[in-house]
Amino acid sequence: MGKTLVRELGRGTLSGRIVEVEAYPIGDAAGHAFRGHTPGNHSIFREHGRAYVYFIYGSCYMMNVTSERPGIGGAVLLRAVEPLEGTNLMQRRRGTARVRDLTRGPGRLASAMRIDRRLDGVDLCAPGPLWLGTAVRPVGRIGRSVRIGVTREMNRRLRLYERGNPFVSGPKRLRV
DNA sequence: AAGAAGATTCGCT
DNA sequence: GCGAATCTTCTTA
Repeated sequence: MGKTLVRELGRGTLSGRIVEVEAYPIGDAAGHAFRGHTPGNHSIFREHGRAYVYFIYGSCYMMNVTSERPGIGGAVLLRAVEPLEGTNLMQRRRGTARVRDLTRGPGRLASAMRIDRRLDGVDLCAPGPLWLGTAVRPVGRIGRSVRIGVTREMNRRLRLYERGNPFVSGPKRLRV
């Protein structure tokens, strides 16, 4: 939370401040590591600090940051960022001028920052095509809730967000 | 082998 | 609010 997600493209740099995440820890039945290895989830079993990018609903990419030691399996889903650099390019990519709609939600943020399976497995801990930079300002008050869109382990409050931030996704009651 | 659900978004009502 | 889009994986047969 609060760190800067940086996407380096040939045309320029896109970046955003992470304001909403969800944890999918070890042994979590809602996590993609729970059922073991599949053709598409290799990266979630790599060491912490790598990208795990997957495709879902036939239309959306989702970006995660791996969180465990090699072979274990666990990750944090990036659900929303606050645009910092490259807002113009994000607007073109997303086909809207409305800044609040650019990166509010996991599928939207991946689309805005051109994150797809080609970035699956990249090291996020050093500058590169996709990486995590230092925070531009301290994170505010953190809210906590159940995770959005999951149907397993529904009692676990593993979604974290910066309270009141306009770029946080979900219904209003889950943003305050 | 076929059907359904999934860490979602978009357009239309 | 509801259904479509349409890939991956799991369930059931």
